[in-house]
Amino acid sequence: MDQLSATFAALADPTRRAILARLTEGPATVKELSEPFDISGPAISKHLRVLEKAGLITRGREAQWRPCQLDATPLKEVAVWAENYRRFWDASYARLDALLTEMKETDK
Amino acid sequence: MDQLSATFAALADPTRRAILARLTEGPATVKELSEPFDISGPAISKHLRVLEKAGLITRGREAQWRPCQLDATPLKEVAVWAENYRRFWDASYARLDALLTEMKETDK
DNA sequence: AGGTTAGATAACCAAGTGGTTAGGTACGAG
DNA sequence: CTCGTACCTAACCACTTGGTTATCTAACCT
Repeated sequence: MDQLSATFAALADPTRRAILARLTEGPATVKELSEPFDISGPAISKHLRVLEKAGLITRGREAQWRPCQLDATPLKEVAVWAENYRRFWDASYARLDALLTEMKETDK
Repeated sequence: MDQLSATFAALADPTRRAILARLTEGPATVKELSEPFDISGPAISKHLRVLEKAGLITRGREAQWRPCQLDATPLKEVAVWAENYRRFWDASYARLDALLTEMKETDK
């Protein structure tokens, strides 16, 4: 699986997106991350492994804790990818796009 | 499944992203869309249904053809979502963010 | 009417996902 | 040393996914 696919797949789960949102407030332990959810520890562990494989989090070791930290680098790729479609949802960008195309035509 | 999750799930497959890329050049029939890929017609049909349920394409009817058209609206949501994490990958944005936080502090 | 083409549906299969419970490891505290 | 806490792995389950082949409908063209 390529990087971008792994990132999108990781983001497709609301629990994982909520974990990322929580991590924007700073590092957290697995226990802290699992608190808002009504699911078992192993389930959280699996989500964290998916996020780690996608490069969205990094994990350290401090005694018996495994603190998780956000790594937003793959999200930049997501933003860049989505931006390529901006002209298809943004009307003003579409007009600019048409203008540039027209200018290129008259150049020839 | 919520809208954003459906969109991310749809984008997690490279074949589906390639289909979207093709549709940026204009509408296409199912046959045309399937040409670049080495998979069966029904497989493409399934991909198109996923894209349709995610609201990323719309489909018309013209005689025996079912032309597909891009609808990038859900991609705007993706871009907006990702932008919320910009400060975690963009160093200059992070500095601006820190500055604003500092100003807010001194305000109190 | 008969044949061809575009496309969808159905049934199936292997692999993956999101969850569980049970049990194991590593560390700190008493 | 023993106990509790934090976390992981393993095994299992139901469901989904991405693919297949076979079969069907709908429209066009002789």
